[in-house]
Amino acid sequence: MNIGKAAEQAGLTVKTVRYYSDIGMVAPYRDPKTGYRDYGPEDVAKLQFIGKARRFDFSVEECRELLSLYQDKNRSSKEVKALTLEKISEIEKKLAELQGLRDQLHYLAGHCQGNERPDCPILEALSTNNEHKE
Amino acid sequence: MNIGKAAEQAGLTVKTVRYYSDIGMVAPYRDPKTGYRDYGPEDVAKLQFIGKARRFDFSVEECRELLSLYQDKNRSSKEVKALTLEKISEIEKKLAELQGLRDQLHYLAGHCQGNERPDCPILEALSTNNEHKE
DNA sequence: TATAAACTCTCCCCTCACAGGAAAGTAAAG
DNA sequence: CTTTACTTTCCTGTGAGGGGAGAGTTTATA
Repeated sequence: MNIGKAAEQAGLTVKTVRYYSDIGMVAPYRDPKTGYRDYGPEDVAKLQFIGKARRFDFSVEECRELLSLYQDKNRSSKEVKALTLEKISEIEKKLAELQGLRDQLHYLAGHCQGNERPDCPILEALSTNNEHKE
Repeated sequence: MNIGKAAEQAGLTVKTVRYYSDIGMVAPYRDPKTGYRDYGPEDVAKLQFIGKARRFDFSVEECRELLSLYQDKNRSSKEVKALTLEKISEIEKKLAELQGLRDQLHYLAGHCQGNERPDCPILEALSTNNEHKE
């Protein structure tokens, strides 16, 4: 099937699918006459796999790794789990950072009148230089 | 003061400070002979302000906006608060997404033996196509 | 004073994961 | 046969700088 249909079945854009082809992650058969890509069901399955892993916040390179693990019949589940746990801890780190940011901003917003007067504790907090101690 | 010292005082890299100069956000005096940038205390204060706002996850463009509000003596705190509240809701959206991802990955990892055998529920979950309904 | 080290300048390419669009070729529909 | 819809490659752009080359400048040392 052509790239458009393959992309649709995988829930990806044509651009994205072509990109995966360019970087050699899912390289379909090419018609030697026209250069058209021809995706088989296995290719589409790979695209779906990647799409899902991307939605799980795995990078394209990590997807490549997961894909090769997936295709390796002699793989162990250990590596996959390790990669997943690593990804979880990455996400939790990001979560903690964002929560900290939110709390600080929340605090500042709570102390800001939000009126027509120019005094604003948010800007004050941003402008006080109590950070470069060292 | 030269760019190196200014960057150090603001807790930024020289590259970053030069970038802010390039995009016209903090444009210091330039020595016409050498082209060297010369940062005054006010410039450094702006750099610190921006650095802090960046750490609060504001984009460079938002920093530019905050900075102009900060420099506007006739500003009202309303705009600043609005920008902050918007940023908070952005962050909370991101938080919810990440929490969902973490929970799903956590669930999958919890059901994966992580041994030498090839069966792995994580890969199974990634490969089942129960998603493109529609 | 000469030289070496440290700093600064501009310029160009690289990142990540594509998106947008141009120009040209191909396929399907009317 | 023509129009429309699809596909191809190629080029540029994104955000926020990082890395490094080559050249000029300033400061420190011998």
